[in-house]
Amino acid sequence: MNLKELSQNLGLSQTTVSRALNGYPEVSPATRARVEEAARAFNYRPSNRAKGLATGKALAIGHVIPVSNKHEMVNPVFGDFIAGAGETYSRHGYEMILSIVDDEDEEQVYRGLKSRRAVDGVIVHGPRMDDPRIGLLHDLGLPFAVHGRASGVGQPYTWLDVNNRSAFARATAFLYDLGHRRIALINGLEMMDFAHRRRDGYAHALIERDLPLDPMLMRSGEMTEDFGYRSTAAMLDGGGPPTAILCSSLISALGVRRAIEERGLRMGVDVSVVTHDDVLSYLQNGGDVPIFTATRSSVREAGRRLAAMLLDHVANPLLAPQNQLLEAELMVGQSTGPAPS
Amino acid sequence: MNLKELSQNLGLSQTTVSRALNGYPEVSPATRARVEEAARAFNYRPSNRAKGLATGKALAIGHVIPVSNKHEMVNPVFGDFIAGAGETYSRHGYEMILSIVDDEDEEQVYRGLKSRRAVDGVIVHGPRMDDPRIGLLHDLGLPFAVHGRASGVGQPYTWLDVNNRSAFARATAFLYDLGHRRIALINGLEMMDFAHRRRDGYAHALIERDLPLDPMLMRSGEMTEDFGYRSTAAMLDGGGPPTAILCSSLISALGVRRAIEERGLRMGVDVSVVTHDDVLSYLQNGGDVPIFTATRSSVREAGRRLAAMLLDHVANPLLAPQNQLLEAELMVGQSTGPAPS
DNA sequence: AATCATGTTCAAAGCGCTTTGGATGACGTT
DNA sequence: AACGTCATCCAAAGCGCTTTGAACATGATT
Repeated sequence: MNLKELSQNLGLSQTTVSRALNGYPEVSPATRARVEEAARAFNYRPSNRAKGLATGKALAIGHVIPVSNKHEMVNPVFGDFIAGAGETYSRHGYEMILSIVDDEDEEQVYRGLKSRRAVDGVIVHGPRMDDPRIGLLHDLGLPFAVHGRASGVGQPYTWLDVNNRSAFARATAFLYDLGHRRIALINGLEMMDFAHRRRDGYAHALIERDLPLDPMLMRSGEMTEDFGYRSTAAMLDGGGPPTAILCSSLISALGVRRAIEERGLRMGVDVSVVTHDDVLSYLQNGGDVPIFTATRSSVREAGRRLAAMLLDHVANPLLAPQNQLLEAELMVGQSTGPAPS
Repeated sequence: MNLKELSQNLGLSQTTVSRALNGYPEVSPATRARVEEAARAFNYRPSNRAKGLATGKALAIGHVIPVSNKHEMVNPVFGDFIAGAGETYSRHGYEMILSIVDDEDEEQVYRGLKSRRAVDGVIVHGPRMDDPRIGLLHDLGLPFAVHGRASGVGQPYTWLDVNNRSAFARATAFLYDLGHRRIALINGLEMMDFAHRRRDGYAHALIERDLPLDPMLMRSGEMTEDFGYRSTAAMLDGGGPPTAILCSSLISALGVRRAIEERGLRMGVDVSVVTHDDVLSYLQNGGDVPIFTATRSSVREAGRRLAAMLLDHVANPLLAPQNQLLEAELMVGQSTGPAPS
């Protein structure tokens, strides 16, 4: 069923039917009701494609997911973020189109999306330090919104980020207040902006308290379970082991706990652990009392919000760039306690 | 830059330029070269939208992700599967469009995709027993391919699945051969088809060996870390604890290990564990010697293949339904050993 | 009675592409 | 010289929508 058939069925012109359906005022209430009724009856849905051609809008938002051909890592956060964003899109009648892209082709993909007019805007995932994509999208004139920020990029742009710096500074202070003096950081890849900021918050909190930065206590890598395990094992087995560990991901924290318990130590007693928790749906941090003390911020909620911000921009291109900085909650769980004496 | 502008630039008709670019024979080699050169120079890309309108093809595949409004769970496997499928799509010039959908609206979404002609086909995720979606898509005449199977659906359809039954039967036999007689199953939700089949393989292997099915040793739930932990803890603390555990997901297996080690037992010595491993990129099963003995099958590879199968069908609608049954590898790691005497 | 505003509807153009059904020459055949 | 045959190329229609500009009643105003 298309517009033409529908309008013939109704004995009306396509113009009128189109207007009736799209809420234009110059249609009598009676006609509008009749049209809407018929549309429902015939299960008519306008073709997005044709609509897009006619209006110049794509009614779609692009998500470009870079997948490095080296480590083939798909960010575990991705599924939940997408789910959040998707909720917003379907509420607004937008489609989400996903491009999985080899790192190196990323620029070509953005150019392609633009020149094919495939999307009205894009979400930028996983910004790195000085991320070149932001400049590129700016130049292309393709509306975009960034999940995170890119330190080193001068021009303003729309982003939503967790206050990673403050979260990790607070977590560090929290551990300090419990008496911990050797606090380790198990961080993500520090070329990633979020990891950089977390380290920054951690380092500042230490310095503010006249504690030294011990390179032996700072690790950075891809946040797998195994990485958490190895890092912790190495630090606990080495000289001057930490009494507390700050960890960048719940998955790695599972490895951290494993290394701790494997050594006959108790988490929350012998070694305290604070982790960041993205509130992934398949990785809940315990029940009533969380297992891990955590800086907590839902990535799904982030998806919902950032998508809404981008849609705002698409609807109103003149809007100045918007920013949202979410404060992570510091949730106290069972993994922290006073420093052993 | 659009077709019209490009052809004016070249002093050719749109027809000729279009044909040159799409590899039709009735264009002289010289002209074709000239056109291709210009297209490259101007960075011309045809609008997918317009192309779709003209040809009736959407050049897009839909993935409808049901997100239950109750538990809000996003399948952790999803990211990797999508990544695999995406690789296939971009190689073939297709777009992937994602709909995140509340369980109950799913039918409406499929109808919408069809009547708006938004996609040429869809991938069905997470089939359940007697899944109604298969009948629906059949009736709609929308090409589709299923990741997994749906027991109880009579008509043939295109699917790709891991041989879950055989994998879990083999794993059970493997444990039996190591001397284990009390083998537990920590399974996914058994309304999901894959979980049903795994249980089936497990049960058959036990029965074949004259072992009883002990309901106390069979758990089913959403495969979180916590679920693995609780289930294992309960079984180990109860009467007649298992000496071996078969687990449906690597994430839950982490919880299984935690419960084991928390009790001062050693995995692979006191309690053996075999888990299914989807080879998720952020959850590697150890290094040289895998941590867990596992039935292993890459969900990313599954994505790549199933996408290709669907594209085949879209290209050739007369094709009979295709099926692929992948055998999981049984990888021996450090989590299994002879039953304690 | 002529004019005007108002409310409602429509025909047709246009969005960027593909494709049908010719045109146009160049060339060899009869 | 007239005729097919090819190899190339093109004008125009059509895909399903939106939107412009105009037409047509209707009733109120002069």
